Amino acid sequence: MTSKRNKIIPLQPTERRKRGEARDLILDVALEQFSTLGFDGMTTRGLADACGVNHSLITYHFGDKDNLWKCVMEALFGPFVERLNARTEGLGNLEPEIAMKIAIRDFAAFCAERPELHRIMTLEGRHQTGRLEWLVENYMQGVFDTAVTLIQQGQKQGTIKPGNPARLYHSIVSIVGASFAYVPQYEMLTGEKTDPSVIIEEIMLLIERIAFVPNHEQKPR
Amino acid sequence: MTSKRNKIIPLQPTERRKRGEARDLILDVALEQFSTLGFDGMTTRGLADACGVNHSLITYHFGDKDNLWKCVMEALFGPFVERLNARTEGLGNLEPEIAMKIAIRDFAAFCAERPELHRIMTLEGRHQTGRLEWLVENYMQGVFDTAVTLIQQGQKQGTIKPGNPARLYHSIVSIVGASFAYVPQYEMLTGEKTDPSVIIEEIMLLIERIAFVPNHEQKPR
DNA sequence: CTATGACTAGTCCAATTGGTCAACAAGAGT
DNA sequence: ACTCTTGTTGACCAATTGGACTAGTCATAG
Repeated sequence: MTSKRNKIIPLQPTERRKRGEARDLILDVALEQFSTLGFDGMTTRGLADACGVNHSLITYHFGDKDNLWKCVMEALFGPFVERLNARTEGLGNLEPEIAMKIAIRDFAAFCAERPELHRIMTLEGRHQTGRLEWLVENYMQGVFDTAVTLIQQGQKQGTIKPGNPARLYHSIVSIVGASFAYVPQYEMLTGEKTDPSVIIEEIMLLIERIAFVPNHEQKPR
Repeated sequence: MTSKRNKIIPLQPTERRKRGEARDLILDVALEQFSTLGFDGMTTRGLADACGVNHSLITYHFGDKDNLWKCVMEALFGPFVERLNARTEGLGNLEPEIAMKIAIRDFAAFCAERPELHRIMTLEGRHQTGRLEWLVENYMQGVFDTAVTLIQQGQKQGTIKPGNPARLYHSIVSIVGASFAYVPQYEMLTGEKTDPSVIIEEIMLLIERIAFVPNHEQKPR
């Protein structure tokens, strides 16, 4: 058995924590641990240790483990979905092609910042538990719907390549998500560190080639 | 806590298993469980139950859990790396462009058959344990090296688009791996089932756009 | 016919798990 | 000063964990 306890103790025992600071810390570390260890692999005690906190505090703040998971997902997806919605609403009268590119770049930046997202989606992707369903219902469905609408509009205008919009969405999400998931392996293989911004630019280039019609090929409108 | 015991019992107690069949069954189910539950989330007892096998049999065949993991990875990556090596050796005098496409299609077919591969790579991708290192050393490095060589040759001939070969490799692996990882989510979002062969063709199309120079743009040689 | 290897059944153990509970600390409102 | 709420702790529990162990069954290769 691998040691499940993390030795990192972010705060000295003597240090005094601000009010409510522990709760946020727990959410943060829990995300990291859920995404690397899986739901069952993450233990509330290991989490408490990593936070330098008594393990009962987790029960106090979040009740049981399932609820902790939901709270973590809320803290992860919530702000992103909100930001994305604000974007697409604010961009309502932009060309769908431009709106898509901005949204994709947003999404890529978010994945760079939180590679846990892709790991969680991959991890929960085959579970018989209802956790993936919960995620899809609460966070993915809305994003998917607006994205498909945008893609259809772009296709009608001839700026986005033809094909099943849902499958195009699927491809884009896959590419963006996975690009960051394989970074550790890439660095291990090449011995090089990669800057997130480089990866984002690379992703945008790939998606440009995949999904968008080059300017010179677009019919004049 | 989620129930870790799987109720699936593949063989009736009265049915007689063939000699050595149990070992293979354990390897198979262990792969599934490692990839969905993570290393710590998978329990040897849950595995034994899912196989309809006494839990001592796992110790008997594989010793401890770490060794079981290595055996599972060997059963997963071994045949694939062998097949790929046989391919690229047998294809030695083919154009690098053609060889690459065949190898990528092989890889995609393999990922379709074994979506666990991508899940394992994602899962182990951030672990401080040496498991990813072990995988990279034993299986990924060789594939990476031959792929990079192929890409460089193709770039020299003008059939593969320019750019850092290692990063191009990284993009291809990401796209192929993730395309299958997001299938459950896709099916949940759209309510449609997708045939693996459709996804493979789609992947080949995407990679065609990303990595290869279209025939009509190639300089005559 | 027998020896061996694959397998079942079961016990035992120390360690770890998720979760409960009573108690304590410290600041906010009064 | 006093209390009330919120944050936090240590002790405790039943269940589960990985693993070691013994005793025995059974098919089949030699």
